[in-house]
Amino acid sequence: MRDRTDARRVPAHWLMKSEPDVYSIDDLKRDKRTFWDGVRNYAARNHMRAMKVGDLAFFYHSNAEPSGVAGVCRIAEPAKPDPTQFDPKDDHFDPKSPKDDPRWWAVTVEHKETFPRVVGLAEIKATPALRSMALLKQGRLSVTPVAAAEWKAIVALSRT
DNA sequence: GCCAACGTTGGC
DNA sequence: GCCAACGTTGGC
Repeated sequence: MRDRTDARRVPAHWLMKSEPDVYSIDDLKRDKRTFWDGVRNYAARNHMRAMKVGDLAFFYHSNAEPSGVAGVCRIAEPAKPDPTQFDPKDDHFDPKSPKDDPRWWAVTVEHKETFPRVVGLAEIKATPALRSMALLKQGRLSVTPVAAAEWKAIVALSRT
């Protein structure tokens, strides 16, 4: 029986958005790893809590020129409570989050690869195999799952 | 800068 | 529990 507790399971695939003006894949390459704090959307949080160490995620540049997939990172640590939710001086402070039952969690990711070129959103939309990507179906969700076939197709595009 | 999509909040 | 108002995301 292969389930998500099985360390030998096939890594799952994800897509995580960041505005490169705030934090880009170059920043991640420099830092080696980063804690993905600041997510304040339940669906995105749930996806992060479902992530396992070793899962792979596309690093997506949003609000960018061009917007698109810029590379790959690897989940380095499972989701942990995001301390910024408890900091009144932080932009992401959430006064309603109970200290003993934190609302907001985040994974740590590490840089794996910067693509030779960004695979742009327009290109993703124009690729038939990618038409049902969660990225396109739930346009404003910042963390989404990626199907294995979609993963392969985008990696292949990045090599062209 | 505009605005569509859509998640969240709060009054009732 | 409904739904209007509001806020945010992110493409364009």
